[in-house]
Amino acid sequence: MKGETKHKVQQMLKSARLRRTKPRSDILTALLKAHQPLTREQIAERIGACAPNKVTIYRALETFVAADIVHKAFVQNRTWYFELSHHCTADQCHPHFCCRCCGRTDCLHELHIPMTADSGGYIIQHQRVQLEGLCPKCSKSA
Amino acid sequence: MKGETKHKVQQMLKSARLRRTKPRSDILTALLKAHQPLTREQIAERIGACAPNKVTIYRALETFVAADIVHKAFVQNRTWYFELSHHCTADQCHPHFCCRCCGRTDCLHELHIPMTADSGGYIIQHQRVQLEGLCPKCSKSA
DNA sequence: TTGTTCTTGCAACTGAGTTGCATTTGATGT
DNA sequence: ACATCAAATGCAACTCAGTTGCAAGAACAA
Repeated sequence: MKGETKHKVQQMLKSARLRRTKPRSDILTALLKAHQPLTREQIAERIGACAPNKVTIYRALETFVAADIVHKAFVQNRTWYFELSHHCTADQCHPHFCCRCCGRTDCLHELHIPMTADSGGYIIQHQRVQLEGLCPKCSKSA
Repeated sequence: MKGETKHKVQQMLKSARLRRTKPRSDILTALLKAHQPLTREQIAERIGACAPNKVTIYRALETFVAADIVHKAFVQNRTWYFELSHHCTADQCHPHFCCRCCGRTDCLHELHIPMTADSGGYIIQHQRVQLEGLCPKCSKSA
């Protein structure tokens, strides 16, 4: 299992033609294990003591976004949340729901929002959908 | 026309039950005339010499967002863009397109993206759709 | 007009993200 | 295995959009 994750991560880097370095592997591993979008700080926390410098994390993430293996999912409190794009297809990218009451943000994987079609000469490469409102817990207690 | 805008703005504040102050009126007027999302700085520029303090603008915008007469449209270069919500209905909120080549962001008013239905107990109050790719100009010259 | 409450302005602050540069490291060819 | 070079990393200092606390001013109701 651990070896499987490692192999998966190495494969991601290889197919994106990016150098396989420890910081990059660690960052991708953290994102892979998380199953939810993470901030740069959360990534560092999950890697632990030998986490890369924050500049390194930002630059690695930037590289990953350019290579389209990571997406900038959403902004909350002025900070970006990153996630692996391996769950997104050309057809769909799952939306994120932010609760206006408790502030939690959830991935709504089960909610299918079709990719918007090309319109008037625009070539759409990525679609980001953010939903705001009340989560099940808060809507009940309201 | 000028009087019409002024009246419209006063009406917006009144129906939102907010105090009618000069800074608030000026900010709403700037947004109303703009027909596109603006940053706090752009709002100040458009108001000109007697623009309110930046803290005042931020706080007014925050109040407007809470009253749902203004939307936070999207983030670009770490700064929020605000727009009047009077073009958005319960059915639809127009998406914004950001060109990965030239950086321009356009409102795609003509593109109808239906509001996502309530799903699994989530109460959706606002839907923000951001599209990324190539604008007509950049896709031609590529 | 008066009193209360909300709003504004100023100054100082916060912190996510960036930049420049010296050092290290992965990939490639020999 | 080793040399080479471009690319990646770490550190320190920086940027700047947005925030906070507080005193002074303005809108609204009585």
